[in-house]
Amino acid sequence: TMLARPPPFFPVIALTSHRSLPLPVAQRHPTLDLGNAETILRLSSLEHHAATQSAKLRPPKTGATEDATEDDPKVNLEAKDLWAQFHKFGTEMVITKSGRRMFPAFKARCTGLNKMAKYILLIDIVAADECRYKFHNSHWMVAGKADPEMPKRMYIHPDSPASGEQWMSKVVNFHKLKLTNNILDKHGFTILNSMHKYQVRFHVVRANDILQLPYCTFMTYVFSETEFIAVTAYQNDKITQLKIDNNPFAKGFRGTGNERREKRKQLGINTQKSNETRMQEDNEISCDSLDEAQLKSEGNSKSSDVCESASESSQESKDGHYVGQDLRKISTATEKLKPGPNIITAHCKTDRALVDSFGPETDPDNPKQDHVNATTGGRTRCFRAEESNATESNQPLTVETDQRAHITGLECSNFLHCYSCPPDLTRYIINPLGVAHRLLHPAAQVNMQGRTFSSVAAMGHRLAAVSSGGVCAMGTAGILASSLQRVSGTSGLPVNFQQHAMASQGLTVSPIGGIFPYPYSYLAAAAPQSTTASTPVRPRTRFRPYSIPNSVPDNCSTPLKSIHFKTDRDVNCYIFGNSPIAARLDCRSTSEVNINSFFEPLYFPTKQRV
Amino acid sequence: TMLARPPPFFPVIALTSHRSLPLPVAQRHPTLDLGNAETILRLSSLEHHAATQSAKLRPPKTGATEDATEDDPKVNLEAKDLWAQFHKFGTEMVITKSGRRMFPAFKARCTGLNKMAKYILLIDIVAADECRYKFHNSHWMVAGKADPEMPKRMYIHPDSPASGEQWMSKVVNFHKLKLTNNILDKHGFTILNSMHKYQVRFHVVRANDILQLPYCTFMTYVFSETEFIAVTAYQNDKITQLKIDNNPFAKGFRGTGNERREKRKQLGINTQKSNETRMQEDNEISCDSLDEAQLKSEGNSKSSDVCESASESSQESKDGHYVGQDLRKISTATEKLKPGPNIITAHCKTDRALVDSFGPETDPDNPKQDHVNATTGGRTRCFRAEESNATESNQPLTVETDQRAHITGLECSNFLHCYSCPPDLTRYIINPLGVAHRLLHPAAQVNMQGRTFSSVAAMGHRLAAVSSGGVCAMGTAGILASSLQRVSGTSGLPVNFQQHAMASQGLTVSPIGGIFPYPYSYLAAAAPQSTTASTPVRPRTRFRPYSIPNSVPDNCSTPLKSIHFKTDRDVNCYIFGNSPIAARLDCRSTSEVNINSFFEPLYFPTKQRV
DNA sequence: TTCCTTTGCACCTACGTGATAATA
DNA sequence: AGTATTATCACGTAGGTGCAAAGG
Repeated sequence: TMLARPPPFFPVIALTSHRSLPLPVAQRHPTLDLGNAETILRLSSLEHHAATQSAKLRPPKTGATEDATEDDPKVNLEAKDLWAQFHKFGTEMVITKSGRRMFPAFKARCTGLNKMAKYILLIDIVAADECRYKFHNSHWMVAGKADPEMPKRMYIHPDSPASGEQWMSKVVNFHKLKLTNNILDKHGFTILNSMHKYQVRFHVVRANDILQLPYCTFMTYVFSETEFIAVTAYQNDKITQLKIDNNPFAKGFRGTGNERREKRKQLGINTQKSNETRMQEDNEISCDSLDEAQLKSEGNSKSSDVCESASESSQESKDGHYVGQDLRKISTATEKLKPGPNIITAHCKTDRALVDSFGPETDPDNPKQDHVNATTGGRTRCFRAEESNATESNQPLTVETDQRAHITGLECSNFLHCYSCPPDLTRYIINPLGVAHRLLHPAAQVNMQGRTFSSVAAMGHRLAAVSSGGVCAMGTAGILASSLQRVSGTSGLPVNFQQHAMASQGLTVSPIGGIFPYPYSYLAAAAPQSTTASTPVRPRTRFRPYSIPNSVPDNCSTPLKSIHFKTDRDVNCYIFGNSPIAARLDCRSTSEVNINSFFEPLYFPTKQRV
Repeated sequence: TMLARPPPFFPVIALTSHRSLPLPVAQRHPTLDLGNAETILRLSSLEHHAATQSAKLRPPKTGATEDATEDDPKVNLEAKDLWAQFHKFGTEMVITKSGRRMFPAFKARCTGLNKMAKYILLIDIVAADECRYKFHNSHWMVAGKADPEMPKRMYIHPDSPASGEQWMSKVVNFHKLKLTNNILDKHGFTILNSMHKYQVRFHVVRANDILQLPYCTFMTYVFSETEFIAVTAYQNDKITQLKIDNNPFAKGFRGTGNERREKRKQLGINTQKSNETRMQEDNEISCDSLDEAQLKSEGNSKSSDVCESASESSQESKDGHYVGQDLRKISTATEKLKPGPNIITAHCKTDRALVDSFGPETDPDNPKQDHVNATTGGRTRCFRAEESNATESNQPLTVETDQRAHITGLECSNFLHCYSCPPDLTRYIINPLGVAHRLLHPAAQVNMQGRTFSSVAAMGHRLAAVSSGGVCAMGTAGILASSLQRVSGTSGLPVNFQQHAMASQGLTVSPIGGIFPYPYSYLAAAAPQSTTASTPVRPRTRFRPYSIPNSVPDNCSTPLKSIHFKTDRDVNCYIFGNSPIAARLDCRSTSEVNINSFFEPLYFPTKQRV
């Protein structure tokens, strides 16, 4: 049933066309305005013209069987075992006001692309569930309903667009993506809520130009290992140590042995944990040295890290790692939320089982092994969730570890050296059902590092994000236009995005998918939103089991939510291709038109009115 | 006479078409091959298709007078006074094997672009004359004929392509360009000959895609201040001090007062110079502090640095700065070379006059002032050269200093912060004659930092660089094809440019303009070239007044030159637009088809057979 | 010798880390 | 008392400087 189509949450009102080519933009929302109407109209025409013309630029498909015409993208998560080690204890990513990188960084290896065709590769980070978490007694537990969502930003790989040949020639590294909790961020960093769980997603879009992005098919890949909880300070000591041991920038905190850990212990880090850590000290030495040797060598050698980590993880079972049962048990205040399958529920009674769930003893030379896992890491996770109560120590068929992920390891942080990794991994993703979906989140933003996002900005102020490359297309142009106008209208900020446009990572997808730099829609909404919260300055989402937008379908008083609501109805929803992978974009703040994806792993029951 | 057209050195054989749109690429050189012929042909079709289609993508010009349709690019050199300070003493740029940045970095401010149109901005560095230099008795002097040229590389600004609006919103900074003397460089750095004089050029190309580059009109801007001599170690102490005082990365060498200078003097740096420096010591303190205060503040305040530097430069007149007379006098072995007007000849008897020549006491608020200078810095320099013997202390009409260049100064080295500079400078370039030329050098290479060159690479293995956007178009497709084949054929290197393609700065324009990564044509030629030189390993161009390729028109025995010769005949030569600015690309190693530009400042008498 | 190039170095900038203390 | 956020810090990586000594 998890594989079945979800309830029809898609805005049927938006389905007006099945054309494979988009309608003229100006025709679809003729009154789009972010300033000068005529300018916008001309731009829209240009956009459409560019998009249609760009479509023609695709190389003609020859009947020959040359690999040049291959176009069956497969993606393999790089450093998957490293990710798994973090995930085992519940990955935490620090978010700061000034922006913090993810570690591990998301890296992917692509195959099956059309060598000649151009692709845009991007990632985004979406909420993994509807919960707020807290770290209590060395365990993560649900602590209420999720806070209102931040404006979603997509991070376009700075090399985009590039040919399939280019992408396949190296590991695609997204290490420059930065996370922040600053809702006023102007750098284009990805804005997340602290103490919330997120999932990284990877998208492959065949497009010659960012211009085409809204018209193109998204192929979305999700790896459950890249799930994490955003924190402002590390909670789980194990995560801290993994970061220290593996992140080159944290080398300064690596003690040669126990010194540093001693130091941490002397300070009595977390409640009753010190007992456990104390009684493991001799083990931890090997754990450290093992971690260091094993993970540092990830970049250039194959190590049997899975088995080793299995042998050393016996002491970690109660040491603050993800336990789904705990989450469900302890979340007394939010039982109705049903975090469900999207929470890590591998119920590792034995650590061996837990480690196994990430793929022990797989044949590292069999490129087919990774397919299912890579295909739908989420799907895998879903299976895990369902089976967690039944066969806890079972080894899911869908999970395995890529033992060759260490080909490009941590040493590859400098992109200048990244091309040294040969694309010898042909593992890829199987798309079992053959349907893919794309939802453009109402407040989604497209981010691109300074490297190439200028080509994004070059297309003009906005990008009409409408119509379909497949089944669905949007309609009700009038509503769209008005909602956009509302966004730009409420913005008290000057629309002089030139100043920001060349900055680090930042273009924005407007509520209807238009692209303009930086979250003006959100910025406009941010201050009024605080009227709902207590402080008028900035809504610091404190740990307070969620009281603001509980049930009310349309009482979303914050302009942010209001805007979201307005556009949720009209968000362009694409059903394209023949893949069951649906890009899930969280619309949790929209009570009525809850556009959940039906990408199984990320799918969870529709939010219930609490 | 300097303004008159130069002799018809252009390869008339190449002029076969006056079409404004290029011929189909496959039609023009149907046998282009760097591997699979069919692949190339398909690519070529695609290229042509893309180029023609891209042309359609240009926004329709409306009759309205909105600035959105403006398309009259004007360029202003940023930090011009800083450049002038260096130039006054003869700018030196260190080149190393591992690559060295230019300091000052080339920065430009653009106006008059079409906001909506996309532009590619790039710079290249071309030989300023045909001489080899030496630093003797604290003076630069000609020391023979120039060594064979290195493969030319163009450095495309990593933000390319971007909209005019984007470009105009900030100072375009090329600080990441790196210079090297390593002819085997694989990073895409610009390869220069040590002890040779070079000139930075800035090109504005309206193009939606790098694909279009070969078909597009180049608008070239030259600023005489950016002329420099490449060195492996600094020769002129004054330059060293200027670098130390102004380059943040050299802060470690800034003494608080005289300490460091004392140190340098104690070591007895250069011959009879110590006398002068000793007798200027108290002045130099103010010079230092003045330089530091004045140049460091360049990024955020307006200072009357020109006047100040004038008052402090009186002691420098004999201290190793550029004196054209010296050059002509001392260059005994190469009198026939006639370095002529392209050598800095401002004969500053009084430093006041010299400084004035870079624009003293101009109205910083008059945006029109900079026009002539910016237009043709070279032209300006040409004037200076002609007048140098007559009215040495005259203030040329064409020279002035942009006193607002300090709006973005050295603090702006991080591009993340560069958008803070408002585009308030509307100074621009006047193009007095109205003709522009573009020559694709046979060994020219297009370089692009890792940031976006992937979009270059994405277009495939090669880019047909043929045909015209204006007057001239190339012909003799058969010859072209054969010459290219020869290039790729002689290359013993595997054509696996995927590995390099995503690296730092590097795509190559093949001898006929095809783009492929890294100078395989040159690499192929490098080893055989050494057969002419004495060492079989690497042709270290030693200081030895030039004996290798003197007169012989076709005895260019080195494969490098051979290849150059082959392709010089067939190089696509564009005469486009209506500007007298010709892109001069040095073809000094080609004795017969000497394709000199007739951009006056850079134009110098045809090489005479010595 | 003289001139030029190369190499390793100390010293910077720039910025990515977790620790820490202060604060809420 | 427990939890969460923030600014500052020391300590790393990464890389851009000129210097000085060595080499050709």
